[in-house]
Amino acid sequence: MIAEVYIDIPANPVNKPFDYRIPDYLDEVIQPGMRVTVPFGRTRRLGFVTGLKEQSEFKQLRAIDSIEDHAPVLTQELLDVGLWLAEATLCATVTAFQAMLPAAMKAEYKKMLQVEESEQLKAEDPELAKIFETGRQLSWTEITKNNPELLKRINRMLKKGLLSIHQLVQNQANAKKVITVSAAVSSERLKEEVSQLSDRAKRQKEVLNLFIGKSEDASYKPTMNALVQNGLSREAITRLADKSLLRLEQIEQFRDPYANYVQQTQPLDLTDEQHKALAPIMQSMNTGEHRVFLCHGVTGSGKTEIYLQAIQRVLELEKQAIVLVPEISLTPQMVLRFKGRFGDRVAVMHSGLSRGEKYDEWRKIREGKVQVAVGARSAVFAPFKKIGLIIIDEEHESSYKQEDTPRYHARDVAIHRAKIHHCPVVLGSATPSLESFARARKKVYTLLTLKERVNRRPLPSVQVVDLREEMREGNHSVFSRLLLEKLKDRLQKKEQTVLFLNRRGYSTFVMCRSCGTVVKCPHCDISLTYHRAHHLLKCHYCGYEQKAPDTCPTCGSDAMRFFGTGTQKVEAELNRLLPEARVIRMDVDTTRQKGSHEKLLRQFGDEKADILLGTQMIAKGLDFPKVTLVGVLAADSLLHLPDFRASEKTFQLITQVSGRAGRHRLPGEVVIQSYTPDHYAVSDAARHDYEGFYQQEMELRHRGGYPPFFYLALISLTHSEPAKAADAAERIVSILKKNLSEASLVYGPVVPAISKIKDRYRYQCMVKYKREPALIPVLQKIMQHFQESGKDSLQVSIDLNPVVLM
DNA sequence: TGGCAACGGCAT
DNA sequence: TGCCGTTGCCAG
Repeated sequence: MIAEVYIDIPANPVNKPFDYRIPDYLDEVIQPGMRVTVPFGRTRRLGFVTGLKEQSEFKQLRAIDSIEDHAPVLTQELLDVGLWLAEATLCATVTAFQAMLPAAMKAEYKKMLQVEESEQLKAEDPELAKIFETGRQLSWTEITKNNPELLKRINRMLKKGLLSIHQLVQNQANAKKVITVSAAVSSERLKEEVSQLSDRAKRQKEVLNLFIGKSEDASYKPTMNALVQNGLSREAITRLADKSLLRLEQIEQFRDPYANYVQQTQPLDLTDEQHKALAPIMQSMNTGEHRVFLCHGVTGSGKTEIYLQAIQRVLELEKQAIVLVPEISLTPQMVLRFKGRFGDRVAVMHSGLSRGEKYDEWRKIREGKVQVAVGARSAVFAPFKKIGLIIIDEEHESSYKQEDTPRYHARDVAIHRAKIHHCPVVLGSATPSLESFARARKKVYTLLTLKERVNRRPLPSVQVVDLREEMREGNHSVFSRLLLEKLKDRLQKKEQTVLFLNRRGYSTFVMCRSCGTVVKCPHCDISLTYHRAHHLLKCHYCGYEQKAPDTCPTCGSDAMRFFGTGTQKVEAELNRLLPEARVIRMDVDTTRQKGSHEKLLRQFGDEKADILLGTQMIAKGLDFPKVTLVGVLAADSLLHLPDFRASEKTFQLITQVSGRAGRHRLPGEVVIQSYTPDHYAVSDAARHDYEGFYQQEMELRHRGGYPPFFYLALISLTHSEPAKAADAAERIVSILKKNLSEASLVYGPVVPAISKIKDRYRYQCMVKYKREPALIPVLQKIMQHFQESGKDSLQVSIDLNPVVLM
C-alpha cells in the first residue's frame, strides 16, 4: 500500500502530497489523518497521511519510518476542512492541519550525533571522544550552543565517518501518567499475608490493611500520590507490588483545570422572547437542516440560556456542540455556566490553559469523553464526529479572526463545518457585525431578536459628557465633573463602578516640549508608551523597551512631557482624587500571570474593591450585581484610527461596556466621555439604537465601497529594504489590474499607518471585489512568485476579508 | 525547511 | 590548492 503524505514544511514547492510506501508492519495500521515520520530529502520530517492508494506514478518510493499516532488525529472531515481552509486562506496545507491541532502536537526536530568509530575518534580528537564517552546519542544543538568552536571539529569527524547524524522527530504531546494501586489478590489472602509479615514490616502491614475488604471492589484504585499523601510509604507499596500482592498500573490521566468548581444548575424558565428565538433553532436541529441564525439580543437578554437549552437538545439527539466565545471573556463566569449545566460533559479550551491541559481537553473531545466544547477561536476545529450545533457568542468580536497564517475567520469555518454536518449555526450578539446583520436582512441568515432584558430590567441610562466643554471650563482631569461626582456617590453607597479605557500603560507618548521630538521605537514606526512601574518606555508592537529619558535625546532639554492617558495614569489619578477607593486595574500588564485574570475578577466579585479599571478585557461577559455605574473614559479612542470599521468598533465597545451596569436589582447608569459626542457611533450607542447606527453606517460603507458591499483582499509586503518592498508592491498591483475583471478595484501600493514593524518596511495593496473567480488563482500565483524564503527576504502575506487593515 | 553541490573569492 | 561563505536546487 501507498500513503499520500503532506510534509511538515510550509513552503510552496512542497505544498502537495508525497507518495510513500507503507512497510509491511504498518500495513492495515496506517489510516488517513494519522501523523507519520518520513524520510524527506536528506532529513526526517513529520507528515500527515491524507489518503491511501495501491498505485503511484513514482517508481522509487521511500518507506514511512514510523507512526506518531495510534489513532487518526484528524477525521476525514477535518482533513477535508484543512484542504478547503488552505485554499480559502492561501496558506500551505500543513499549516491548516497544524492550526486544527493543539500546540502540543507540533513536532520538534532534533539532530542527534552518535559515535561510529570510537577508537579512531579517540586517536583523532581525544577531547571530542571524551564528550561522546557514553556512546549515547547527543543533541547537536546542545553540544554546539555552548561551544561553537566544536562545530568545525565535529564536521571534520562527520566527513571521516567517525560520527554520524540521526534525525529525531519528537512529538511533544504526552499524556500525564498516574500510577494507580489496587489489590492483586483476594482480601482473604491479604489477611493471611498480614499475619505472616514480620513485626518489623509495620509500613507494609499498614498498606495491606487498607486493601483488606476492598480487593473485590474493582473501582477501588487509589493513585499512588494520594496514598503517599495520606502518609503511606511509597517504598512499602512498591515492595508489596514486587511480591505480586498489589497491582500497580500506569494510566493516562486528564488534567482537569476546572476540577474544583462545579455547581449543578437547572434550566431556567424562558421568557416569551426567548421561547420564540429558541424554537426555530430547535426545529433546525430536529430536522437536521443547516441554517445560520443571527441572535440579536440586547445585553442581559438571556442569550446564554438559549444556548444552554439548545445544547441540551443536542445531547438528547446524541450529537455534540461547539460553543465559541471570545478569548477575552473566557473567564470562569462564562465557563462555569456551561460546566454548571453540563458538568463533565464539557471540555474547555482557551489560552489560559497550559499546553498539556489544552492537549488533554482536546483528547477528551477526540475520544468522545465529552459532548460540548467551549473555547476560543480554534475550538471551531474540535474533532467531534457528529456535530449538532455550533454557537458563536459575541459574533462581532475581532478575535474570531486569526491574525497570522492561516488567516481564517472562525465564523466561516463554523458555517463550512455546519454545512457538512447538516446542523445549525447560531451567531449571537448585542451588536452584530454589519456583515452578519446585512445577511440577516437579506434572509441569508435567520434573524432572531431579543429586545428585552430578562426580569424586565431596564437598559442602563446613558449620559454623554462633552470633554471639550470640560476643557473649556478648566477641567483638565481624566474625569469629567459628572463622572467624578457619581464615582463619589457610589463609593458612599458602597456600590461598584467599572471604568473602561482602551489604552494600557501610563501615557501614550512622550514628547519634548522644547523641540517637539516624540520618542519612537527604533524598530517600528510607532511612538513608545510610558510604563511607570519600572520607569520604562515600551513598544506595544515588538516589545522593545528602554529607560524613560529625563532629557530630550535630540535637543537635551529637560522638558520631556507625557501625553495621552493610559490605565496606569488613571489608576494614579484615582488614588490621588479618591484615596479611600479600592481600585483593581486589569490590563495585559496586570494579567500576564496565569490565573491572575480570574483572581482579580474574583476579588472584585467579592467586593474587595470599589472600582474595576481596565481595557478591552473587561468590556464583556462580566456580570456583577453591585455594579451600578460604568464610565467610558475616552469613547473616541478608537474612532479616529485609519480603519473603515472604526465607527463600528466604537459603537460595539460603548454598547458592550454599558451593558455591564445594572444587570440585577440595582439600576445602572453609564457615563460616556467623548470629544465628539455628536458622532453617530457615540450618540446611537448612548440611545441603545442599533438599527439607527446600522442604517447610517451602511450608508457610509456603501459610499466608500467597503464591506458588506464589497469583499476585500489585503496584500502586505515587508522587507528590510523599503525599495524592495515598494518594487514588489508595484509589480503586484499591475499583475492584479491585468488579471482581474473590470468590476474589481485595485488600490495601492500604499504605506500603511505604521510603516515599519520590527525593522521591516511595509507596503500594502488592496482589492475590492464583489464576484471575482480569478482572484484566488491570481493570488496563489503572486504568492508563488514573490514569496521568498530565507531570513532577509521579501515576505508576502495575503489576508482575505481582513478585520484589521493596519 | 534544510542539506548539499556548485561556485567564487581569498589566503596561503 | 584548500577553505570558507553564499547561492540555488530539490525532496516521493
